[in-house]
Amino acid sequence: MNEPSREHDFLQEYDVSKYERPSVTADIIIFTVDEKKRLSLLLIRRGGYPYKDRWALPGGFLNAGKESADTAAARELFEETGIKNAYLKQLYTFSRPDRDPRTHVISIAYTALIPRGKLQFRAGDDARDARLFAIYFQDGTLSLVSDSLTLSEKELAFDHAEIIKTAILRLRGRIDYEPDAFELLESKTAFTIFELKQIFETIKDTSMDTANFRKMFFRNYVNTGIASSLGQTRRDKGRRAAALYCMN
Amino acid sequence: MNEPSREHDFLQEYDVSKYERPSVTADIIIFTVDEKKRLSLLLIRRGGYPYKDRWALPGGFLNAGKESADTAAARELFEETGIKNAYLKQLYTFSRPDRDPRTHVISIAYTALIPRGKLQFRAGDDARDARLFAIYFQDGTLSLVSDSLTLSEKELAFDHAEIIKTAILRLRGRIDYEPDAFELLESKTAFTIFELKQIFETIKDTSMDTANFRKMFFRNYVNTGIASSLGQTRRDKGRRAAALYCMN
DNA sequence: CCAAAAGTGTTCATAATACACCCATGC
DNA sequence: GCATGGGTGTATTATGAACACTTTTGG
Repeated sequence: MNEPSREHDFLQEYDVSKYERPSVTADIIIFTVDEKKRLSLLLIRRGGYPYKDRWALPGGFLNAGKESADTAAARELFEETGIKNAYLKQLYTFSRPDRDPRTHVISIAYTALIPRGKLQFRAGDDARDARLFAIYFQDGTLSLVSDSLTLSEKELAFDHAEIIKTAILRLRGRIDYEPDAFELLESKTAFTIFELKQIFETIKDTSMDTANFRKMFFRNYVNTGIASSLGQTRRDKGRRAAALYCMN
Repeated sequence: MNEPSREHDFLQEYDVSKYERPSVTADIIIFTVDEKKRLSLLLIRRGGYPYKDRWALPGGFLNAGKESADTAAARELFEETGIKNAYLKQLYTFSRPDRDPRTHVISIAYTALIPRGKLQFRAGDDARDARLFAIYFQDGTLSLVSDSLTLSEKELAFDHAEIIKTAILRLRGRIDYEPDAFELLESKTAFTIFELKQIFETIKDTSMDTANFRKMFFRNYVNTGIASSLGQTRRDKGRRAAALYCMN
């Protein structure tokens, strides 16, 4: 076996610095279920070019050499919402060289699931406008609604419409066999079966049968130890007291 | 609404060039089922530092500003194996800042599924040694075997053991509801049910019941139009002729 | 009473799983 | 004969979906 030459080593090293490097951002799709039980996400109005005044996903440049994309995403989520230790999963990496007009910017996208009650953000602020948009996604077409403001796919900055659609499809695909739905409960330690059912219905955008949902809940979650009964009930106005459950 | 100042725009632009940029590679887990029906993958022995002489995943630096990670992965796959238009899916992005001792190198990992008969590579070459390693993955521990050479996780370059384990788990998770298994057939246009069953058994590392596998095959693939009967049979030595099917 | 949620029961079709058994071919 | 693959049938149980019905509570 030949001992590789010093020159060979040098070339190997040289390659690393020779190549142009792309910029890398971590962008986050922050999903929640709003007051009207609609699947929603947080968007930020851009203050600068490119796509000035357009709505975009929260995110920012990775601190190269100092943090992983996971850390960058967690940092951005904290800066945007004040939330630490959230449910944050890598979604997909988007890397078309023309997706940002400035330079090649690769986006490592993350999905965060945050209950509405824990989600606070700078809204109506002059410098940085942040808003929750309800998601309408049918027949492959996305539109986003916040009060009187409706956005079509084309109005979003960069390729963020594509990223959001990817995130919705992944969320829908995961909901039946991953414990994602629990992350959107206002309280993981005291919830009713109906509250969990509402989250499933919101994400899948269908209505589900009560009896069948209960059976599924006991089979998939209680019997497997993912959730368990608190042995307590909660009384709400206008209806029968409901049994409470908690995640383990 | 205030018109953002020029200074603000400048700062926005400035940020892009101010940040250190990481290097980005596309690395590929090339899976195949070898002659002995073992799940295998292709590794390259590194010729230069770091991890000189260690075994690593094929891959290379992204041509920033000119290609997407998908394109870079396809290019690397072609350079390594001569294969174009292969089944290539993005797996996950690995970005720990210390995963490469030189500098921050982010790896966008891809999985390729190639039938053994179509997989050729430079083997035994002095400058660049490439080999197929059979995968043994049990109880969360990975080991790779090529003839008399056995590699433990720690002997692999970079964090490639972690990447490989992620790829195996994803492949196993996808096999039942994605048409991945078909990609590993020697011929997608003329295969027997038994050949497909062997690929399932290889990936899931279990043995499956013949009758039940047939029922699943007709339900999930033939009845849904994913595969269909060729109306022909193939005679092999020592056994009854088998009906042939093809993918659509 | 009514609306809305909480909760129980039954039925039917389809799945997954286990297993017993026969067919065809070459050594 | 026997090993290997090719192929059929049957029984059991689990799951998914549809639906009918009762209970509790506030307005």
